[in-house]
Amino acid sequence: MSQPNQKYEESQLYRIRHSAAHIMAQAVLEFYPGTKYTIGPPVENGFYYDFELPEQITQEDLEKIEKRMRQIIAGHHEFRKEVISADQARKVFEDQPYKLELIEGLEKGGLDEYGEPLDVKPEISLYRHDTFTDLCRGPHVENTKQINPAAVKLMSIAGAYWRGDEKNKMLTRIYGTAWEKPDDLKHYLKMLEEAKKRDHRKLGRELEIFIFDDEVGPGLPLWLPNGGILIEELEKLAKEMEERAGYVRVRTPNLSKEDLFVHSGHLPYYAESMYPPMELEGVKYYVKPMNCPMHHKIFAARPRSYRELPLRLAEYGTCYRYEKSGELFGLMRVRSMQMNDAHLYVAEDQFEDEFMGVIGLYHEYFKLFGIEKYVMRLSLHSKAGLGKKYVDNERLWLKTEDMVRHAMTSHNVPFVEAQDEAAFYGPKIDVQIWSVIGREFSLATNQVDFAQPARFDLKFVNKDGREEMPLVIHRAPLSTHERMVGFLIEHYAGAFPVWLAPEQVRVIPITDAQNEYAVQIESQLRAEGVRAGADLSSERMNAKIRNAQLFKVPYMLVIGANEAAAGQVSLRARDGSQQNNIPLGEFMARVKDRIIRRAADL
RNA sequence: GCCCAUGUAGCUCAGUCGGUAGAGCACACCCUUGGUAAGGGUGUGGUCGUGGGUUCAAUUCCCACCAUGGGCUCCA
Repeated sequence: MSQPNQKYEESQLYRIRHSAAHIMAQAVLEFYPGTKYTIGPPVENGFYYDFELPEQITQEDLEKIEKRMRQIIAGHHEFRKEVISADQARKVFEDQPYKLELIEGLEKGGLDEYGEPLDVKPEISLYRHDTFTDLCRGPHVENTKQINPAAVKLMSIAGAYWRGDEKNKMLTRIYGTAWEKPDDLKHYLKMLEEAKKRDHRKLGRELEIFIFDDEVGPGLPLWLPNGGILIEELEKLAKEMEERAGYVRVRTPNLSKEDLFVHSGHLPYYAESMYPPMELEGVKYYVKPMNCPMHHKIFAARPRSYRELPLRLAEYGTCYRYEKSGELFGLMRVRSMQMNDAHLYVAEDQFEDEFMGVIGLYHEYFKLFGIEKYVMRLSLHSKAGLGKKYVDNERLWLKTEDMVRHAMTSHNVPFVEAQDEAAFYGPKIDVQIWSVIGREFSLATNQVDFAQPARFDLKFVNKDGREEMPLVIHRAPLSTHERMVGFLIEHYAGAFPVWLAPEQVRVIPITDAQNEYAVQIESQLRAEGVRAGADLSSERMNAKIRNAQLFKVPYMLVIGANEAAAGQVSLRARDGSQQNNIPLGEFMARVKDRIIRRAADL
């Protein structure tokens, strides 16, 4: 959703939204004199503007701001651009410290309004309309009459750090949305409504997949039986795929002595997101935030030969990370997580094959799940972060980043690059996806690690009998169970394919007289490994169907006197399709086929 | 962690301008035995997020905390 789209920046819609942001800023300044204004760009579905306000505002205040915006729009004001010198700009914005800071950045050349480096030193320009003047490079509409006032709406108030840095002051951000036509706005609001219906937090409760409990703690999900089934099916899938790809499975404890994380180098980079240590008999123990150091220990357990490489150690390891309270988000961001983890120990000349093998695994999974909307992102280090966020070895950073870039390019896998997104030990390919409410997450990840092998003194004996250091690939194609299930709930809107569905078949007797037959069918299905249940409640058949439908059970077997007498079933699928009087064996074959093939169709 | 908002039954919500609360669904029981998305009745269920304060009296007002939601920051 926030995928780069060059056309958007050139579109009329972009101009409308950018201009709406200016108009909103004008209205806010009128209502709240003394407001310091900062920046207000268009974003994917609208725009925002960040202010430092002299007083707090609430959701209700948005109405009057919105009303005033419509008046301003109705004034048919022209947007006028003016190119000026830095000194002139400083004069215009003498009361506006944030603008002065921006002018500083522009003048030095180098920094745009987000503090991002620019290639060329930009000209300094103003855009004026009505009484409002902003430091701005445009573009805008020519006249406010090009904005349809009925297609503009203010959405929400939020906090945002100045320049996105949590050390800076928290500003007030107002989000709005704007469209070319009122119908587009209506459509967008409708989409938001629809998205809410497939929110995994809502469906997770309705479909009895998981809950959170205050006494257990935030970010610590409890998996209900239906969630347990989803997890086990995913795990089964992962094991099959990994076995085929030559992985071996290991198991490691949930906690270890502090020494391990000192050794791995995690503590200085990671301590903040780790649960605090527990101390026993003078020794500190941590619950593990990741599995890699333990896997490294397994690699180092005895001398290794090049003949063993690549060595692929896999584990669904449960990790605990103390994510900051505001970062928690349903299942997508939790504090206890089961990672689809593996570490591949490879010689340098095996790197590309292995790295791309993992990417291949991604593609296989995504095809199976029908996941099409994602972006692969090459996450790079930043020079400024060396020694702080990132291991201080620029040479190896550049080298490994190049290796990944080369591997991806030569295999024609599309990707984007992003600065300052790497792991502390190396660059990675992250697969970015979006939750239904539009929040971006990394689903899968495929990481290079040049730092930990050195710290753990990992080595293998090469062909020439000399010791060599392996590279490590950290990978999690199925993410964590938590995030993956959260994502899949939304992806399928809760209507899981048969192989994943917690309840695959529900038998619905029409009257009590068929209860016995229903139970008999249920147990036959179960005997064949099909997850079936019989609804023996005293509801009417219609209500039983409704309940099964609400639970998104793929198959309903409706049986009345006729079916019982003939030893047959009537099938109603989740999609409403119906097939009457079929032999149970025929239905059984169909279900088992879908399960074995992990088919998407019913 | 930061900004803002919210917190009433398992769920979705109403309500009390301070006198300890109500609906629908769910659940239990009874009646109903019905052909592809809700049959009817009765009933159970809440120290109104938690802890303080003000008050004769607090679910309601004030404060703190906790949790959740929308963002920011961060991330599998």
